[in-house]
Amino acid sequence: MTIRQKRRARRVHDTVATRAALTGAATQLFGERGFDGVRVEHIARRAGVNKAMISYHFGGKQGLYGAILEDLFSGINADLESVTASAGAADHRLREVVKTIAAQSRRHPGFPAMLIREVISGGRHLDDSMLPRILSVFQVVRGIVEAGVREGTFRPVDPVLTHLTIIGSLFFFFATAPMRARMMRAGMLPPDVQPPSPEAFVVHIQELMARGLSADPLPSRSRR
Amino acid sequence: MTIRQKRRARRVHDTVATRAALTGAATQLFGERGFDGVRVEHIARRAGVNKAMISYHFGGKQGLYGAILEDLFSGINADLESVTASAGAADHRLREVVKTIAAQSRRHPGFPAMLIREVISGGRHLDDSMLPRILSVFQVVRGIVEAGVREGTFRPVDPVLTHLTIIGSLFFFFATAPMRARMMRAGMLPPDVQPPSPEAFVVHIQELMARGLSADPLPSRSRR
DNA sequence: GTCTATAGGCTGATAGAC
DNA sequence: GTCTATCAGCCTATAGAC
Repeated sequence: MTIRQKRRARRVHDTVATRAALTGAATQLFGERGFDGVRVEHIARRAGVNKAMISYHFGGKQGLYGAILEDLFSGINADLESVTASAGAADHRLREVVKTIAAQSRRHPGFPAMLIREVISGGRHLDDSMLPRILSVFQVVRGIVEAGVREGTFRPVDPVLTHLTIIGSLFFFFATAPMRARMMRAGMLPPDVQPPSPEAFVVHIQELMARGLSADPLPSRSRR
Repeated sequence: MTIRQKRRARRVHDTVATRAALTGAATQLFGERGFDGVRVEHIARRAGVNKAMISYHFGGKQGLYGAILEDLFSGINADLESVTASAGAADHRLREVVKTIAAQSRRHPGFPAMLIREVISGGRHLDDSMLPRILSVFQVVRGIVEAGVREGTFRPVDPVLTHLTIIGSLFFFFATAPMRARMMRAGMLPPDVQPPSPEAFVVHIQELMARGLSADPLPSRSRR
């Protein structure tokens, strides 16, 4: 992981390793503290490289930030392509989307937090050219939801609302892991609550969506 | 709103108005840009008061930030109390929770974004004394979910996962309104997608939860 | 490609007048 | 309570040596 990259970067002059160390360290820090909350010196120290390398390799702090965002969006879109290509039932493909996003989130610590921050700020650090790449994630969900509705397996739900629910809860879950860890550490949690595992949350969202979007009518008892 | 408070603060020396103008402006800005992304001069200008008032009334930028967080948590907890006190069915009370959180989010622009940022950062600006107030929101959801499971109206879901899903999707929705506005402005959205209304999203979450948590078994067709 | 030293630009806070 | 003027501190970027 970071340690290994760090060592490699120190011993030989390896552009790839230096860049990877910087993006890895920066993703975490930007996620935890936001763009303005992070000092370039802090990123460099955690990456085990010199501060000046950020300007050299990425053209500055802002350049590093943008490069990370671009990599992350490329990655998630690439992973989602296989889901789009598959021809299973809508129900099953939606589960795959959830799994894919969760996997990407776990692979890159800080990814969900960075994304949430960026979107919340209205995309302040994003130029219009990046917008289509964000939208394409939605388009994947949209295609699946509309297919499900057309097939009659999903009730007629709004694809936008469905997409926001999935992305929002998934990203929020992964981004708030540090907060839950702190609560645990502070002994604030009631003794009988389980610290949730990523796997359990993924299954939870998958089940919630499969059941919540199902076209099968809800028994009248539960309606108000 | 802000304009009125601004005028009042200018004409007479009104502590309450000045403080309210500052907290209102700061909530929005902190939500949009995060603590470190906001300049005190910016807050003061938007509030229509002098920069020095922040130190005078709140003891500095950090003090203002903390005061806002405290107000917000107090507000949401106060509103949730009536839900806790009510004795309806779990299904119905969960709908009320969703409605209450949404109402609080709309009443205070910037509230969801600020909260998300704070939680994502592991509560960096929060001292341990604030933790119980965050937890108590969870306790409300937990009580309802456990009651529903006990009564047999909910399937045996994890209260923690359920809570994270509700809060995450709700806050994410409200906090990302600026981003959707930008997409709209940039003409990026496909012509047939509807910009979602807060009311519609609230109903969507309520339905999703009612159906997704229902104890009634899902027809075997939809299982994988 | 990497590192050290430094310049230049901002920012949050406040003293003191009103 | 409010405002103006000011200052000390910190941060990013980079020139130039290696």
